[in-house]
Amino acid sequence: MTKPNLKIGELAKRSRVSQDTLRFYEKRGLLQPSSRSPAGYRLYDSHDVKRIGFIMSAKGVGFTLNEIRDLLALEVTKDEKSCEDVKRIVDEKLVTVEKRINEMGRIKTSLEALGKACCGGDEPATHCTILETLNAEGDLGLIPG
Amino acid sequence: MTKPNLKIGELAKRSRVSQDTLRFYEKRGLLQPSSRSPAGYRLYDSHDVKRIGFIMSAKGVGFTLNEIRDLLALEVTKDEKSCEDVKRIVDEKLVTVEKRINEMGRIKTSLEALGKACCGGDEPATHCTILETLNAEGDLGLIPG
DNA sequence: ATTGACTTTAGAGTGCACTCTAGGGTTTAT
DNA sequence: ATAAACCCTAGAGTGCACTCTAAAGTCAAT
Repeated sequence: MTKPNLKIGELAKRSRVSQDTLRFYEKRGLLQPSSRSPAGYRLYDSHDVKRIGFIMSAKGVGFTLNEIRDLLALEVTKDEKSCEDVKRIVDEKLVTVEKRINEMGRIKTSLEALGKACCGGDEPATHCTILETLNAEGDLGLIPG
Repeated sequence: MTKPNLKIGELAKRSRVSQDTLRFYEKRGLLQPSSRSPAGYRLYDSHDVKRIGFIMSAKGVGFTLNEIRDLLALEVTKDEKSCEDVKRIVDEKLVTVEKRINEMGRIKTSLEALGKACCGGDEPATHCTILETLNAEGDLGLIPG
């Protein structure tokens, strides 16, 4: 976007991502440096910095690199019917994100219950298992029988 | 807990986990069959079934097998000072779970914003990128520069 | 008795996401 | 001019979580 003045080491420091990882993301199609120096050094700009921010954030919530690449690829086409594609993929991702949020909420509740059951009371806990508190929450999609 | 009457194939069907995976979890210390038949067949009981339920659930929210093994190991010791250990580990996990929930909430908001910005208006979107909507949300822990 | 569906083991192979190594070129400071 | 600090590539190695293969034993039914 602005001046492509960051060499890979500088970008690595700013984004807290190793140089190896940056080159690896490039191979996987997630992050192309905006240009190269005469000597062949990768040169990055502020747009690239943002891109890494997105990658880290998406990785943090469980998207794979392939998924992230697809998500990022949504930006290139403009004005056409690409918006429908974007919307479809976004909606799909929304569903998985919502599912994960719900599941994590359940785990969170269970962990809290376990913490309380464990040491909250005056008496020592005789049944201090995460299995019991967690499975008390409904049964996780197992086939009964 | 009850009768150990499930062979590995039956357990695999009930829990929707492959036999290979069950044996793999056994190797990693996550799931020991409660007994073996005279011929050496693994025999599982209802307790083992619950254990798999926990494993799947924990995996689903991003715990590694090692973490899950540690979580499950918390159940064996009872009545001692083990409750303190349990509480400590549980609290640690709670922090990571809460972090993930927050991060996912941010991603969710961004995805929703992207969906709306894309196709909601009458005019075709000229800037239909997830980067723009996501990065509008505060800057992801990057070192400025 | 033999077929077929089950089970066992050890070990190899897969896909993901890095991480490291080797061998070389470039840039900057002294 | 040369050393230190940076960059390049290709390719090997790592850890995780499976997944598959091969060779063999077991069990139920015909």
